[in-house]
Amino acid sequence: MPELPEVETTVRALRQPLVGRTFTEVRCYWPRQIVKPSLAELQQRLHGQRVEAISRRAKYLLFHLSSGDYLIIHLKMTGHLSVVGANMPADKHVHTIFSLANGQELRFRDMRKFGRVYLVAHPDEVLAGLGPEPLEPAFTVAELQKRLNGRSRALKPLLLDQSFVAGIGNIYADEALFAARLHPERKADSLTSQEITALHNAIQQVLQLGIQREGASIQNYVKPDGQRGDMQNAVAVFRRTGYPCSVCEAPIERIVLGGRSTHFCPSCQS
DNA sequence: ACCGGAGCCTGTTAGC
DNA sequence: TGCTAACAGGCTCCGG
Repeated sequence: MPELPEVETTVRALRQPLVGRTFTEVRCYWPRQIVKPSLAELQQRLHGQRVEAISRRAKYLLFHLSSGDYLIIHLKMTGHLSVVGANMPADKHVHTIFSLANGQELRFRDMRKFGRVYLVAHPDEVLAGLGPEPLEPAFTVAELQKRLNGRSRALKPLLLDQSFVAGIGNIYADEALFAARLHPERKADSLTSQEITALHNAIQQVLQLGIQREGASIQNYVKPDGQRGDMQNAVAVFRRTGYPCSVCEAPIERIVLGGRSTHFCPSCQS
């Protein structure tokens, strides 16, 4: 389940093999993976375009093209991007293959088929409505406070809301709330200013740790080269139901909140 | 504003 | 042992 750190790790790994390369053909075996434009138009517009840069916004990858267009990809649950020689065999979960002029291919593999591809002239066509980037300077304590103010929702579903803050998924939401010592069911507008500062710090801290450790390989995620990340060895609560809390040794609990499994320490978090 | 549920998917796991 | 059912969670959409 790639979240911000996993997508950031993917972006960083793809720059070396892709920036400066030129797309040629596109083959797609699961056309619903392409949201817009049509597959035929995407093939035509992408052909001959050089990758000028690769960046990330929330959980989206943005390939900046020489035409000014953007190829945008969301990995959703099980999406995986790799760059390999065209002669390497591809398994049945590789749904879209972007050929490069140097004989290599960018391959989009996605077991669950939730991942999506866009080719647009303006990123806002896809990214409008996203909340702030949690690691950007604009995401200050004051900004978080402003966004929490007047919200009656529980913290956990709010952190997963991409319009509230962008890039956090189930793993880092649970980890951030543990690091901030806040119960996932706490109402957003009930936080003291100290708790807001703690939450702000915790969000940045767990995301930065996730990036440092190159993502959490808990279910399906691996880096573009197939290697596992290391964040799964640093999680405090996620999928650790019943294990002792690293701080107080109380067993970690699991509840369902907003339809999502939620892990927390009943003793440390309030 | 907020919540719950359905839907999109398929490999893995739990349970009979 | 072998089958079925539930589960996993990225997101969107719909109804209440």
